[in-house]
Amino acid sequence: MNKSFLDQSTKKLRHLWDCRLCNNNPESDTLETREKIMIAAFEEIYEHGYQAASLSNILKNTGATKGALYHHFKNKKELGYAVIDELICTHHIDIWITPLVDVDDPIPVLRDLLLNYAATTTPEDIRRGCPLNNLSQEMSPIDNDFRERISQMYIDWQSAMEKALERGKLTGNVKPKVDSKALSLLFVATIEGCIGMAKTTQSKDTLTCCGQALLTQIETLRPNT
Amino acid sequence: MNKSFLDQSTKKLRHLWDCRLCNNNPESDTLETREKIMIAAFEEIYEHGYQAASLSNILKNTGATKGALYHHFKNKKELGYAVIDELICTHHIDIWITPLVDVDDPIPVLRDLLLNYAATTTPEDIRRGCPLNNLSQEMSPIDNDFRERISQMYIDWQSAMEKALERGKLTGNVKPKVDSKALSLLFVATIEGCIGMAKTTQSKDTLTCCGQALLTQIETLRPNT
DNA sequence: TGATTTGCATACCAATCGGTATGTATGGCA
DNA sequence: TGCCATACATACCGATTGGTATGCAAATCA
Repeated sequence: MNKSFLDQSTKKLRHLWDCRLCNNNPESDTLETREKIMIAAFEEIYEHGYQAASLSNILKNTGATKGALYHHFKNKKELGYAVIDELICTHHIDIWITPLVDVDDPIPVLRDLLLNYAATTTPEDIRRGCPLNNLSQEMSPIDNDFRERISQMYIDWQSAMEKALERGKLTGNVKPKVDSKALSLLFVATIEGCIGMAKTTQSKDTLTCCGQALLTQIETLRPNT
Repeated sequence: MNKSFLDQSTKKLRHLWDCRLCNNNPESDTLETREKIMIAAFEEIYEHGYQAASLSNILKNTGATKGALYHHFKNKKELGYAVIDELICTHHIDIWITPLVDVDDPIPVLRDLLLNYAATTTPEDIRRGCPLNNLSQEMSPIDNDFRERISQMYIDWQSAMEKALERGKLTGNVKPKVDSKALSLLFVATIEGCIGMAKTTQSKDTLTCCGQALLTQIETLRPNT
């Protein structure tokens, strides 16, 4: 079990759960089972990928039964969608996108994002990589429904970074001549690439080494350099 | 069918095949079936990943039978190893590593590598990404035998790039203060990240945009900047 | 209070999975 | 010519896959 990430997921779910409770949502009492299945599904998918994820394993790990699963989800694909939309994407937004919103000096924020990710990443996170990128790399070529969902997430991410760089230019915190669009796209690609390399080598040193090199690149966007 | 990549694979195999023929290798006449299965296996794995790759599909696409498959390969894993070692890695070395060997001015070579990759990459290549990285991301967390094979390939790649940068420093073609090790690691990660982003968005524009941004970064390694 | 919907649980299904056991045609070698 | 290994082909195997049909207690609604 991946401690740090799952804990954050659980926290997220509990937050949703509390919200629905106080909103007197009539489905509140059924959420526990549904969310339990979703978390187990996330774990199974995170570990083995979507295609190799076994519904039987998911049910075994929850104690729920097939009846419960197919009561809450139409089929395996809808379960996958729920995991992406309600767990992976919400978490990814919290970690990578929200901190960039309304930022006028993006360079230290990007720096903090990378350092914070490196600091909070456990060996289990290193081993299993980025849940979003994992699913994207596995499913994009073979299922356009999955791909469009995930692709939109990357568009939002890159867009948030691009806008932050543009605001940085306006406020004089970023060199005026940088190509915000191309660079933000490159940074998103590079971040996922670094996480992927760390996963390949199963080494946090790889992550920190890549991260430091990337930080150096980011520093060159400052106007005084 | 991925034209460009398969054609290159076939070419590679035909080369091996010719070599073994003129070497009077006694197994020559059995290679055709074995290699046919391997190519079909590569296609199936490239499309669906290793775990979801179906031996029945592979056999269906070759016209071979299960008896032939298990005559040439002990099991599915050994077939996967053969695909990695004899097809994916050899191709990856040809494309990405060999051009870096004995290079004293690495920046234009890196530039040519990226431009050539972008130029020769078909939409099918974009859709399916990098075969090596696909397998690495899928298998590294769950199978150490796969991971070690693939990881070694990345070590060789990064090492070749690092040495080229070091030679570039000695010959005055690269800034003396660059961290060759960290930067080469970052470049490898970034290249795979860019290919992955292009796969996610299924857009060659993504690849060229990322590639151009990366080229700009690489240019900053020149001493006169 | 009776009727209906919700939230599961159990049992079962065909299809597919990787793998094996056996049969056999063929070709090189003694 | 006889023998034996090579190179497959065919048939079969148990396990597992995602998915369905039915049953039923509890909650909700009329």
